Amino acid sequence: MKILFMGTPDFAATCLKGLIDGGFDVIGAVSQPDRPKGRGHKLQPTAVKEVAQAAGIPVYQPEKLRDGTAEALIKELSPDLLAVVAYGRIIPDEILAIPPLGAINIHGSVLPKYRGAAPIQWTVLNGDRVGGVTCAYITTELDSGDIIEISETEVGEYETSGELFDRLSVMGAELLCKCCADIACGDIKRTPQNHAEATLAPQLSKEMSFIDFSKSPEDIKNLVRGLDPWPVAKTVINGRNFKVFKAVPTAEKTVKADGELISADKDGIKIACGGGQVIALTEIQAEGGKRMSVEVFLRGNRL
RNA sequence: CGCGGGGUAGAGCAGCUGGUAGCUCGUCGGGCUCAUAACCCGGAGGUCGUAGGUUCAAGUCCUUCCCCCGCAA
Repeated sequence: MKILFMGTPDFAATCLKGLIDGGFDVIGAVSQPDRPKGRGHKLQPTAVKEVAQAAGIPVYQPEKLRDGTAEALIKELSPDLLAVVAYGRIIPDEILAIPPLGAINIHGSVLPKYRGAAPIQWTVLNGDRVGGVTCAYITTELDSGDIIEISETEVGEYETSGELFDRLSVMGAELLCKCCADIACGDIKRTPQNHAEATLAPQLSKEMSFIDFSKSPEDIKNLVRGLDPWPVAKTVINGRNFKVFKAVPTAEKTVKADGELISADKDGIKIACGGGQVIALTEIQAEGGKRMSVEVFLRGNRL
């Protein structure tokens, strides 16, 4: 069974690596074109491209999917199955129709929950106790195809989006291998989604990164871990900008106004929030500085 | 050549216009105390990222390279 892989970032790269290590016949990897990234705006290869090249698998990086050339290319490759993981673009029907065994996708949530670009982050932002990955068929409508199989996992109380990403990408790779194997055997399962229960997980933006101290300590805690590693929760304390990497709710009460600084010591920077409650920021990063615990930060800085 | 900040004791920071290297925490010793992560006294610990240059004299000025970080993507 010839598999054509389509994907771009780390999450996809881990899945691709799983397929390769699993001994599947991956005939090629389609990835987004290299883009200038990082300091200095240097052109960076995509994570999928790196994994594919290391394995000696041909890489294709079409600028567009709808001008016919990509379609012609994929027909030429004649894959039996298309495996798509976080490619970053909607794939047109003409291409989805090419592989006889269909096109499948690995998604970072328990569908139909969190359809869209940032399922893992929203799992954390909403404080869900359970997350997971879903393998489903691809249809024209985003993340709404029939489900093949789901793999769930418990989410840690202080687990960040980045940490969950790492775990789910491994689970995704395993699930993808299992589903590919099943499909190869003709053991095909399809369970339609309950579209009434669908929710959306739109891409995160920097606008949401400023901490709203009128929210509850629990909400702030989840915002902080959900936005890590990007775009990272931010706040201003005494005129200085800080990124916040960990916020711990406390049982303390205060009469100070939301957002007001209460104290700053080894226990953290305590700030009034959620109408009389107190949140302790315990891991931060000042402008130009490295990320560190508040205890360490206070050795050389005052607030 | 996208813009910008920074590399100084184990850690986090200060050191303005060049002339004996400081602070907070930690650490070691001593003291106070029923006791302490508290307080007091004292000590150890730094080739000031690297390589060169200017100067009577450079952490402090100029140049090379390495590394870290913020913005923007």
